[in-house]
Amino acid sequence: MTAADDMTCEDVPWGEVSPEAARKLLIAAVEAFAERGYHATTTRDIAGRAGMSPAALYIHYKTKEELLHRISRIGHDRALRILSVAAEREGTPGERLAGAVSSFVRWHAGRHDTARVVQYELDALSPEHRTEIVELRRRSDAVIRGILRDGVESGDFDVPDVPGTTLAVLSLCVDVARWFNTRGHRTPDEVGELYAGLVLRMVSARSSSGDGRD
Amino acid sequence: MTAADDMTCEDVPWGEVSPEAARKLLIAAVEAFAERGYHATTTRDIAGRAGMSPAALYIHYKTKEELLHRISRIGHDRALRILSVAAEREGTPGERLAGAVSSFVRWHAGRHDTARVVQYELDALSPEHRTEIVELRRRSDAVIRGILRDGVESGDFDVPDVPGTTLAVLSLCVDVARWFNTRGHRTPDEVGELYAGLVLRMVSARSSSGDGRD
DNA sequence: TCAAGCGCTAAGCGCTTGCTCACCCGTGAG
DNA sequence: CTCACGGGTGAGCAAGCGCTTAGCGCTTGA
Repeated sequence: MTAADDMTCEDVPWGEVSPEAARKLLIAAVEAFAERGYHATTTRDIAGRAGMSPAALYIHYKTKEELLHRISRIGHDRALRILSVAAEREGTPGERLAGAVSSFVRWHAGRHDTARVVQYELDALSPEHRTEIVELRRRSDAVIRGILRDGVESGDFDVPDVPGTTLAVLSLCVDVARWFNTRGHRTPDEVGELYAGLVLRMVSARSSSGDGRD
Repeated sequence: MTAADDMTCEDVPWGEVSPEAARKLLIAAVEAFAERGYHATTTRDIAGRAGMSPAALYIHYKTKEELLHRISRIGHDRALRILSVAAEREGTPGERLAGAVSSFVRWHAGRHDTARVVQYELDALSPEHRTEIVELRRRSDAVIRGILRDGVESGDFDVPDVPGTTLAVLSLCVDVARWFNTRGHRTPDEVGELYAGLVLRMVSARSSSGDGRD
């Protein structure tokens, strides 16, 4: 095992995908899926983008769907980890929520091609793979819901409908992957900051007095 | 012209599509596109759902893409009208924004199959059709942005980044079409009310004092 | 009564799709 | 040098795709 083999994760975008040809194919697939969608993408297109023949794909992946599954799995793991790390930091619920939202959004904007595939091509997965991925989503949901609950308990937040608001917050963040960079002159950091501010206002208790009934 | 011919629009969901067979096919297409996506749907599937042979589709529509365009056009017109009507009602900016968001969301939830096709299958359209539809979206954007501007001017709202917040509000509303009814026990009205409340909190100025510079 | 015309179908065309298979070539151990 | 072997290619298969066409039966106006 060389030093290069060891430095595979976290640093390089798709470092966890180990034969270089397999990684090139996967990156090409992310590009193509993000651009055209899973069903509109052909295996020839993917192989072509990777500079290989159509048959090369099947040396490293059993089917086209397996490629999508690998992308989806790795992407969801990454998104969930980003959310969890931010949520587990020390601080007030407000600080934790702002951190979670800004970093989650930053990822969805900065890696919007990956995020688009991960978030919007779920239905193209086989039933077994789909349920596996849905479980990861449920955990993302639990992270946000946890912060909201903490904030309500501490009195920092005023959230009448915690599950519904959780859904809205996640939906808001995820949808960044759809529109980002189609228009924009904004950086991922700017969008992250903007969204963190908006979400905080959505849930924060009015600072002055306020007994909750009006 | 009979009375039945006259009562074609607004009341019945797809009343503006006039030969009954064409309407049946279009409704079948909405179902199929919403369920599987445009590219994963076959013309045989659409015709089958409508109880007709595959060839019947081509009597009423020149191509499969024309079907998508018709759905997209009618759907966007409807969504834009709902937004505009709500925005032009009398009232404070807050009331107008709440009305616009709640009715827009109610439509996206209640007709989530149509909305999903309309909002998420844009890329499957031909370039010309796509630009036509994008123009309609720009108008939706202008409606929301207008209300926000009014609210900022009147002092009801405190929105540092009006274009960014407009984008966020629309994104939030539109994404309802993606998740609604996959889980939920919520009614469209409930989601509309919830979202109107969340959006109002996102943009409202803190009531006590505040001279606007900080 | 009957021919015209319209809505619809059965059959199928040409093409593309996901995927396979026989073979090739550079590398490294014996 | 030889030869096995893993990563790669060119050609192509079966199936399914969007779409077309010849023709059928029902309605309709003269």
